[in-house]
Amino acid sequence: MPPILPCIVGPTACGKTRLAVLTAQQFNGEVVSVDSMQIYRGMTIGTAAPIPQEMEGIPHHMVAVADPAESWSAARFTAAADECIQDILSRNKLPVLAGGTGLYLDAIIAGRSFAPGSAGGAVRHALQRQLEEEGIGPLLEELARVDPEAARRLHPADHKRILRALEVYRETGQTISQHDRESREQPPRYVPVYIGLAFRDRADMRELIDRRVDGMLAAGLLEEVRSLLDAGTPRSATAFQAIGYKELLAALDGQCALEEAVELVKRRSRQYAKRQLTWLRRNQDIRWIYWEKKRDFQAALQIVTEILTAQGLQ
RNA sequence: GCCUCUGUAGCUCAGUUGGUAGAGCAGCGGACUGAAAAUCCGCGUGUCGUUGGUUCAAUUCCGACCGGAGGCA
Repeated sequence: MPPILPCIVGPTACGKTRLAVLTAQQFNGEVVSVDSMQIYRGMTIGTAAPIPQEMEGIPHHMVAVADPAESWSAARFTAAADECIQDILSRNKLPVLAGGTGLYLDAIIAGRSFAPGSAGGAVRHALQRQLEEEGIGPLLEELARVDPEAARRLHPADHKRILRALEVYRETGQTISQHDRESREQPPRYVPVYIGLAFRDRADMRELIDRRVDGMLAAGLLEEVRSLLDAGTPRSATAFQAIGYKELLAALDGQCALEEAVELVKRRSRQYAKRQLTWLRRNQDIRWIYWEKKRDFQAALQIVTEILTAQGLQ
């Protein structure tokens, strides 16, 4: 029987970090962050990464472990995160997963493998050049020939995924459709117990997000962006795709006023939260805890405790 | 006070040579297997400022009124 793993999920700003700490305290656990941006060092404020004071002595993993200049991937993340989980389990402690990056979390739980290839790779580079020079037409035709299933599934405008599908084929000789099918047949590595956090009323979530962005600015987000630049982080780095960073970078570059950039950060954060909810909605196994106006963590912890105890954890 | 411009979707604006209207953004929904805080897709009924008039028919033409901007005094 695979190990049971509590997974605290939900859109941004809903209190995953806090509830994860409380849960870990209650169940002799350690927190594993599942967040594509909190892994980069020097991005504490903008990614709302937990700080030592918030950790309350609970060890946290997969936070600030990467150089912002190097771009990580889903595959690299899940491999590293799984190592952390194995390590925690080997010490007879409970890994408490908490995070907003749905793909990563699902991949960890399912033991999913990703096909080879990478953003900086030669094959991807060649495909990108071909796209620029010839347009998507010939690439779509090639995909229809080698992997008709993927060609049918992907929207012609979804260039990123079309390129990725061709990359997998050119790199391995196997189609991404075939790879995905085999990957899906893998037995799950863990038994997840999903706890979802969300606001009952979307307007309340929006308000909290807005206030949190204001708080980030007050806490020095702009300086954080500047020091990333000073450290030589390339503007093309994945780290600079993070919400809050790319917009302030544009403001620093003089492309827009700071106030406009801040408004944009708020809007993008809200849209991001909505996308997270869409991802989570299809997961029928999530036990949702809905906040009414205020976030009552003690009440939430009580619910989590009941759920996990019923699963045999202590 | 007079003159000119202006009032159309939550916002910015198109448009209808008279047959009740459409883009972008926002919003909502969806997808997602090595960039995922990324990327992509779908969804547009709104007293066309109000009120009279002309007309078979007015958001469109005419008048008055109300709101906004500018100019002249």
